[in-house]
Amino acid sequence: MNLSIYNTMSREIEPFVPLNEKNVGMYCCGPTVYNFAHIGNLRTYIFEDVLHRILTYNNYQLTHVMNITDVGHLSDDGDEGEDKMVRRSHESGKSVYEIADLYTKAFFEDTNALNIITPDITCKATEHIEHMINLIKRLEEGGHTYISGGNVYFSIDTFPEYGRLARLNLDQLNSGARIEIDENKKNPKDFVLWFTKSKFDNQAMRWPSPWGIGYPGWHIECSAMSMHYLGESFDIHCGGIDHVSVHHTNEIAQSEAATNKPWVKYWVHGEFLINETGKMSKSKGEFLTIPFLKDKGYDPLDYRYFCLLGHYRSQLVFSWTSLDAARSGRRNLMKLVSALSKENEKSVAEITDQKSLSYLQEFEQHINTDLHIPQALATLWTLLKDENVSDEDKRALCSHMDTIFALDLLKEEKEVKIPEQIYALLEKRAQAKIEKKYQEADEVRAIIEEMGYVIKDTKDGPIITKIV
RNA sequence: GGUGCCGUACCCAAGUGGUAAGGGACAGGUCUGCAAAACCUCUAUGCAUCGGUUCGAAUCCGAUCGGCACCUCCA
Repeated sequence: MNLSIYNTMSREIEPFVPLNEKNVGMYCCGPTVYNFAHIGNLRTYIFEDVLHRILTYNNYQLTHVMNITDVGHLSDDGDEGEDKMVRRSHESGKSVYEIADLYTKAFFEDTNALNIITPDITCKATEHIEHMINLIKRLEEGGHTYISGGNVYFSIDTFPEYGRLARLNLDQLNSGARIEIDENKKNPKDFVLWFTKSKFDNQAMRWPSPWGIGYPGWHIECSAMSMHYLGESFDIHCGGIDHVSVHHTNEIAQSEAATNKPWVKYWVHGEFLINETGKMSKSKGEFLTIPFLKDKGYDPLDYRYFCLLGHYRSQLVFSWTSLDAARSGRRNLMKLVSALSKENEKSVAEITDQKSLSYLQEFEQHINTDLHIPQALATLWTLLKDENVSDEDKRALCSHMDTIFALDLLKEEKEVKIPEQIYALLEKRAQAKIEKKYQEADEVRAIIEEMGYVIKDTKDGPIITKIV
């Protein structure tokens, strides 16, 4: 089975052919840790996790690298605007390093809760300043830079390929329409490699460099770190769709101008989670987080399931109604799986039944064709409802498919301890029912429900469960 | 102003030339003192609108309307 994936560079679904046989390098743009990640941010990491799992599924030896941007970003490319990390630091009274640690930790708590596999290498920008400086030196030697107003700029006119990924039409771009043009730039699309001047006198993060004490521009960190860990050419670079036209475009310019060779083979971008008013954004202030969802009674995996229901290249519309639908759907899925007989454990390799094998093939075809996870999930549902497939085959297939979905399909539900008090009330209701005092029985049931438990009457007597 | 994506049932959402996946919700049924739960069954002659190509169109082409994103830090 061959893997194919959509490449933003060609705008086509291409067969996946790695640069080096079985060893695959993948770099994913990570979080800027100046605030909590919202569920829109996390959608992208879920998609990257699925890609990670599919590559591993196909027996590739994957090296997955993700950066942690713990250097502050200015709110624009000029030497204007506010540094987000610094602002956060002022607001909270913590140091910028404390801020970064706090939100880095929170980020990984979120991704762990979502069953996202931690990348093989996670690297902090602040620990790779030297690599960035070396890369800027190479660019300088190649004549791709100039110094203006104290900052080092990349000159896009020295890189004829500039804008190919985003198919930018440089003549028609309306630079400066929304922000003021940096007067130091020769070309409005030039960008900063190294800042030496800052309007923040108390800028905590500063490093010495050949151009003076300062800090790196935003784009250089990804180029420097990805090449440090994956080499000067590697297979896959992922990120959110918003990065296509600026961040990734600039990364390509820097990297290829420095090395004079092709940098990344496959560009893979995840679309946004949106709501009625458009995209969720940190700068708008109000946004949803995983801890918030948990407080509202959702399992983080409800959100993961919700994301898997849509294709990664389509915008996904968030609403509480659709999250509820995902939660119900996931619970029903878990019920179907847990109802399967647990006798005769077997692995997929031991499956011989043609019908079962056809489900396996269908599943593989879906996941290997540009991550068609929604169809793969439909295959799972159809399989579970198919009366012609044995329970042991179903369990084996579920376990196998869950290496991609990561929904903890076979995880047993935790036993919830029911307080003695509730059992006493249950007894009271049973007695009332025997005496046909139904009004009293209903009243007791209402009390039990108020205490957070729900009664299900079955042929074998009442079952009590905790309301989630 | 430039660029890209999208519009499928009550909701979410697959499907890119061969006659509309899947989930949720709703409704009906079985069960029940009632309810909940469980189980079973059902739900788009039609895919924004109009026109065209074709034996055949949700799928291709054109126009119109509507939505979203990017060209600012953003996943």
